[in-house]
Amino acid sequence: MQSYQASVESVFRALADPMRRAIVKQLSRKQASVSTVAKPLGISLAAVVQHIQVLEECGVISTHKEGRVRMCQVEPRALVVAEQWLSARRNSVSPTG
Amino acid sequence: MQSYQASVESVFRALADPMRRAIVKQLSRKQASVSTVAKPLGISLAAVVQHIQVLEECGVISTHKEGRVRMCQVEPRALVVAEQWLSARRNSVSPTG
DNA sequence: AAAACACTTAAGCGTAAGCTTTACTATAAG
DNA sequence: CTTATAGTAAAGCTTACGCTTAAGTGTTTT
Repeated sequence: MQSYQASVESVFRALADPMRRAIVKQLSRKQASVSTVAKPLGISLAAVVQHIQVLEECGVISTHKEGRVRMCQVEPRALVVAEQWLSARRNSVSPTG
Repeated sequence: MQSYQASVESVFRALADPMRRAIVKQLSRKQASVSTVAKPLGISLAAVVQHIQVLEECGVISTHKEGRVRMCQVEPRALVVAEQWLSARRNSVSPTG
């Protein structure tokens, strides 16, 4: 039940992968189990588990077990870390570059 | 003078690398030449050129030549693409996950 | 013209990332 | 108790990535 660190480094790294972005996209609509997340992705369950680990370690999602099922949900606060980095860069660009 | 495409895929991919984020950070403060960008990074000039190519192809920076010098600057619009993706995910997370 | 400068390009190298298969654990259902 | 379900863990494979070195191009400076 510990929370993981959402560093700029780890969050951008995690979201660089299209599968992981697809996972985040799905989970942002509705929390879901690992198997449910896996279905539309077309890769092995083991691969999905690995992606979910990456996303959890950087704090982009959190999970908890209900019996033998692991439920996953997006943690918006980790996304803010990346958003803030981006807006900071964007806002410090002067009109002349 | 063509503009490159800033897809979610290419922008997140580009920003996943710490060197490239450092480059964007520096350029967001002030436009600079390739050599100037290279100085604080501690890697070869050739490596920096490769990073700059990646950043330019995804539209995060633009460049133009002034004589033998290539000047680089951040393109805020490409950053917005990533910001919008993030805020879209964040905003569709319901209170219950 | 010669030298220095600012890249640019190509080749190659080592590591890391994403995936698969296989085997295993824990929970739930029959 | 047996079987099915849901996930976990480990090993190995392939490819992509970031980096270096070396050689080459175009532009200033001397």
